[in-house]
Amino acid sequence: MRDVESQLAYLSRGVDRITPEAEFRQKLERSVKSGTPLRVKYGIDPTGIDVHLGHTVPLRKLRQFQDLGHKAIIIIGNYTALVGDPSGRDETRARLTKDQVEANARDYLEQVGRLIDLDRAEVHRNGDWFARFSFLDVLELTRKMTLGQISAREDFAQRIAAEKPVYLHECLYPLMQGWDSVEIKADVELGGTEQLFSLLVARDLQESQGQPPQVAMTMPILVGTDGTRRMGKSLGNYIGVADAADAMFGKIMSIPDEPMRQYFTLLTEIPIPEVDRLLDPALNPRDAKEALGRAIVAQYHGAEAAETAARAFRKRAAGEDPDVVPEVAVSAARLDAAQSLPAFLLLKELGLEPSASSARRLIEQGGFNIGPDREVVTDPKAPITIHDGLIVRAGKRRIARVRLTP
RNA sequence: GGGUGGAUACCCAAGCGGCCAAAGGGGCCAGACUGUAAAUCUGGUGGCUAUGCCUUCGCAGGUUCGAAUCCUGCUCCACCCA
Repeated sequence: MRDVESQLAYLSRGVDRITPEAEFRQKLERSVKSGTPLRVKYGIDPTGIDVHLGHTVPLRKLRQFQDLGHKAIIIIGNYTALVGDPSGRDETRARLTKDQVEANARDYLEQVGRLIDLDRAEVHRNGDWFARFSFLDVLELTRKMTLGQISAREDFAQRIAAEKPVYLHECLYPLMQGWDSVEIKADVELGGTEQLFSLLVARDLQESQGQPPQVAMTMPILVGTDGTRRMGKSLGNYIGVADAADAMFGKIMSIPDEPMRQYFTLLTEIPIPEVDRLLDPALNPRDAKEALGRAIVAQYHGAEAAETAARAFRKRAAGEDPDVVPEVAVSAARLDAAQSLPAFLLLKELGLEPSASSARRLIEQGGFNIGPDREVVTDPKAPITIHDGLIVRAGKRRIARVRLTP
């Protein structure tokens, strides 16, 4: 096991704060001296299915702990998911069944397995202990916190000020999460900066149970592809770890220039001096973004796939067709006597546009061209003579090759 | 239990009898430009083989020549008071 200083240096990258910092050092010292790995906890609720790069920030940190020989402990919040979180506002979230939750959990683990060595990790479902909780146990738990403490929490305070609802069960979340730490005797818990409150609640609960309190290690919230709001599924600005290499690379290239440093720091191992060099204002930011894309895609799809994705992207940026153009079957019966089809119908037929109306719009705006010479047609009703192998482009990214069938 | 406010297109949000397929913003799409699917600028953004027709403003009825706008009932949501 590496010495304390070296571990501290390795683990501090991309960390917002460690609370309390002195205790963390002590824990590391004790761990090194006794040869006992730290128990490092990270929890997730299996309500959705897409693990995205935002989730990977703490997960990568967990992996780093693992690489240093510490124990990674993943908590699957299956019990909270089973109860159903109604804070989803407009749509009352369909109450998940046990089977769904379990399926989600397995799905989660499969995705998490891309980052964490699950063979060396402990995985717990918090239903294992919460399902046994009696109402009295719940009451006992709620005695540990006051309304004042809860409402002092910034996000709650904001919502109260904005006259937005705060549900009671939401108040229990930090307590439940904290109790997880008691059950697994956590030394360190990882989370985003917004988790700090919950991570600290665990300390009180642990102490009340005669355990040494855990240390909270928080990391910045990753911004999404829009460059402003946090990465999230509901905001539609996320990059999933299960995304195909091309899509992942493309999404990374679509982020604004500003958050690049954050992405480099939180999502890659590229040394900071090297990052500084890449982000030199004198250089083309595109090249930095490309390096970023390659580094991230390589983590999930391998270096070769990353290189291929980067090449394909460059090709597209240069206005060239991709190597592989998807073929779409068109029935010859759809054509008129002159073997042609009005342009807008062709687009719809090929599935490049969802409706005739939107196809007309695209064509009128000059986003439609065909054949090797990229002949632009701007009249939606213009008859297009169809032949097998005809290449049709809609905008800069959508393309199809006609496959005539009888 | 009582009171108040609200439900509008993917999201936020105007409109309060005809000029409303419905302002504005976001998102998204297209075009231009470009050192990038960044930034910036311009246009578009319900459907329909379409200069017109159909459907849409929580749901169901009603008033009216005409309703997103008025009336009645219902459903749902939030906040305040208890």
